[in-house]
Amino acid sequence: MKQSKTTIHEIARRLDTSAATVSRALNNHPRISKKMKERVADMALQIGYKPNSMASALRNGKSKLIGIIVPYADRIFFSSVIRGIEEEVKKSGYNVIICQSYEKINNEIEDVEALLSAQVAGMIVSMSRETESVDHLLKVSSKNKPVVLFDRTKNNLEVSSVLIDDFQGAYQATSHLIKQGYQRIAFFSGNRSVSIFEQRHLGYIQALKDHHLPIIEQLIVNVPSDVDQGRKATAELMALKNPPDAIFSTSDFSALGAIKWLKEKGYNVPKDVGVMGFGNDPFTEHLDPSMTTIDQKSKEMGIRTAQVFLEQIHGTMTAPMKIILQPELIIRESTGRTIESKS
Amino acid sequence: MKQSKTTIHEIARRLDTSAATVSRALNNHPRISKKMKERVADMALQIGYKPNSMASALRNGKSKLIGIIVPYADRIFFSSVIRGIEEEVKKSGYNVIICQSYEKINNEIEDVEALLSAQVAGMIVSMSRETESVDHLLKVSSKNKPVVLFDRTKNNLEVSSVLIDDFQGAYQATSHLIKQGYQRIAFFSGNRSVSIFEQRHLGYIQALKDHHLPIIEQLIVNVPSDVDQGRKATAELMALKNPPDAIFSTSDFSALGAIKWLKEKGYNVPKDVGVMGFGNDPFTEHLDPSMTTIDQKSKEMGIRTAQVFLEQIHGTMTAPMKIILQPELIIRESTGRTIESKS
DNA sequence: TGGTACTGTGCAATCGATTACACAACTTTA
DNA sequence: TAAAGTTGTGTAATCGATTGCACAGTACCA
Repeated sequence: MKQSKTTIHEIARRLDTSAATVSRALNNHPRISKKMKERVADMALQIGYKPNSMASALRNGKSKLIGIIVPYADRIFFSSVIRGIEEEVKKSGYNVIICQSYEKINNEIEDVEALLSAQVAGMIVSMSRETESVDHLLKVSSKNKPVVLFDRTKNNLEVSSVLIDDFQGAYQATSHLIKQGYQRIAFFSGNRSVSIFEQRHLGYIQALKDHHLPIIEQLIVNVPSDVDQGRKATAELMALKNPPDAIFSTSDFSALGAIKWLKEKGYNVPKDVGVMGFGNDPFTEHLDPSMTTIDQKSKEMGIRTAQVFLEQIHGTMTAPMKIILQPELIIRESTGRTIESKS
Repeated sequence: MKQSKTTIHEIARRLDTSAATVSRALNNHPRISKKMKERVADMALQIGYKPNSMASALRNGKSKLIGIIVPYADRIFFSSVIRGIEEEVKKSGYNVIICQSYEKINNEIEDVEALLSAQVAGMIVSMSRETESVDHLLKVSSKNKPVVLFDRTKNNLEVSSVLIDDFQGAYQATSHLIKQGYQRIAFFSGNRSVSIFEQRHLGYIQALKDHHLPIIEQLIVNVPSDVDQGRKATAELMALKNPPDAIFSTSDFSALGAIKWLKEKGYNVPKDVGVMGFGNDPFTEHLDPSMTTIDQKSKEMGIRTAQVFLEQIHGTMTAPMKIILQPELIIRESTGRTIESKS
C-alpha cells in the first residue's frame, strides 16, 4: 500500500515531466539538464525507485541474466566454479540462473530452451557426459548470444572455452610419482571419449615415455569416478603377477577407493603403494594419509570464464577464444615415498 | 538469419490471423476452435517458437524466476539445498537465480534489491550470520512475493521457514555419546546468537539432564566452524585437570580439528576420546576414524523449501508456515566405544 | 537581422504477450 | 420469428523502459 508503483512514469508524474525525460535523466543522457537529473535522482531515491529490468530487457533485447548449465550443482567442482562466476559477473550487474543437466543430453537441451525462453544474455556451460553434438549450443550463439564452455568441452567448436591443461596435470602427476621412485604406475583412466580424460591419458603416457618407463597396458584401466569402482579396480590390479607400486587416478574418488582398499589389506600407503588423485576435492586433504592430487583451480576457472563471457558480450562478440589454466600439483602424504626409503 | 523473429505475431502473420488468437490458442483458451489450436501448434513447432517469458512476466507481473540467497554457493550444505530446490521448481517451469551474501548483511540487502529489480516471483533465503533485522525481507513479502527461509532463520518472523530440528539433532547426538559410555562430554557451541546453534546447545543440555549427567560449564566452549579452531579448542580442553572423554562439535570442521589433534597427540579416537560432528559433510565419511555426525537432510530441505515456496505462490499466499525436518544420526567409528571397552 | 546550431524536453512507437471488450455468425428458445 | 445465448475471432490497451523524431527556446554567427 505504501507506494503503489515505482516506475519512471510515477517519477514523471510527481515531477510534472515525461517518462522519456526521466528515463534519459536516469541514464545520464547528455541532453538532459543537470538540474533535471538531480531532481529525478532525488525523487527516485525518495520513492524507492528500482528499474524493472524485465521491461528494459524486453525493450532493448538484452537482459542481465546469464544461464549456467552444469551436470550437478552440488558437486564441489561445479559449485566452486559457480561461485567464481557469480562473484565476477555481479560486479557488472549480471545475475546467474542455474540449471542442472544431471549428465543427460536431453536435460541439457531442455535447459538451453528454458534459458532462451528466459531471455538470457548468454550461457556458460559445462557439458554433460552424454553430450556429443553441440548443435543446441550453436543455436544460442547464432542468436548472437555468447556461449562459453568450461572444463567439459568439445574440440573444434565455434564457441569459447576455459579449461585446465589436463595433459600437463597428468604429466606433472605422473612425473611426480616417478621422481618419488615409483616404477610401475597404474592409471585409472576416465571415459576416454570425454576430452579431459583423453588429455589426462596422453599426459600420463608422455610422462612415462619422457622418463623411459615402459607403458604397460595391463596397468591402464577404465575406472568411473566412484569410490567402490576404485576399490574394485585396485583389488584387480594388486592381484596381478606384477602389481603396480603406484596408482594415478583421474578422479579423487576412485583414488580414495584405492587408498581404502590398500589400507584394509594391510598395504602401507605410500610406502608400498603410492596413490595420487585428480581434482583436489576438499576431502583429499583430510584423509589419512592425506592425498596428493591435482588442483583444478575451480574458482579461478569460474572467474576467468566469467571474464571471457563478459568480453564476448561487451566486445560485440569477438572471435571465440580458448583459455587454458595451469593446474597445480598438491603434494601430500599419499605419494610421500622418498627414493631412498624405497624398499 | 534463418527466422528473424519467432513471436506470436509471426505465427499470426503466417496463419493470417491475429496475435490475440495465437496467444489464446497457445494457452488453450476455451473459446478458440480446435482446428485453430492445431494450426497454431503446428506453426509454432514449425518456426521453432518459444515464448518470451520476459514479455509475459512484464504483462502479468509474475515471472518464473526465483531468487536464492545463500552465504556461499560452494559450501556443500548450500549447494546441496540449491540442487534440491532447482530440481523441484524446474518441474513447475521455474528457474533459480543464485546470489551470495558472503555472510554480510549489506550484500544480502543488495542481493534482495537486485532480485527485486530482476522481478523474481519470490525469494528463498538462508540468512547471513550478520543478519539481525529482517526488514529487507519483509519488504519483499509486502510486495506480495513469497519469502521462504531455510536453515538460518529468525524467530517470530512473518515468513515461512524450513529447518531441521537442531534441538533434536543435538539431543540425539549427546544421547548417543552417553549410551556409548562417555561421561564428560565437551561441547563446541557455535555462535549462540544464531538460532540453530542456540537450539543445538539446548539439545545438548537437555540430553545431559535427562541422563542425569552434570552440566560442566568448563566443557562448553564457543568454537567457530573451522579446523584450526577445533584443534586449538581441543588442545585447551585436554589440558584441563579433568579433560573430557568425548567432544560433541556443532560443526564437522571443528570436530575434524579435534580428531586431528587427538591423533597427533597419540590419543585413540574413539577409545580415549569420542568425537561427534554435526552436518554430515561428505569428508566425514572418509576420515580415519570415520566421523559420527548428524545429517542435515540438505537435499530434502531444498525440496521441501521449494514445495513450501510453490504452495505460497499458487495458494495465493497462505499463512506463513514452519516446516521442521528431523535430522538423522549417522553412526560411524569416531564414537564407537562400546560400554564394556571403556578403559 | 536572418540563419544556423545547440539545449532541453515531449510525443509516440516499440519490445512480445495478454486480455477486456466488441462483434459477427450461428444456434437455441419461447 | 424475434430475442437470447454461444462460438470464434479481432481491436486495442497494457505492462515499464527506451529512443527516433519533432519542436520550442536560446545562443551564436556573418
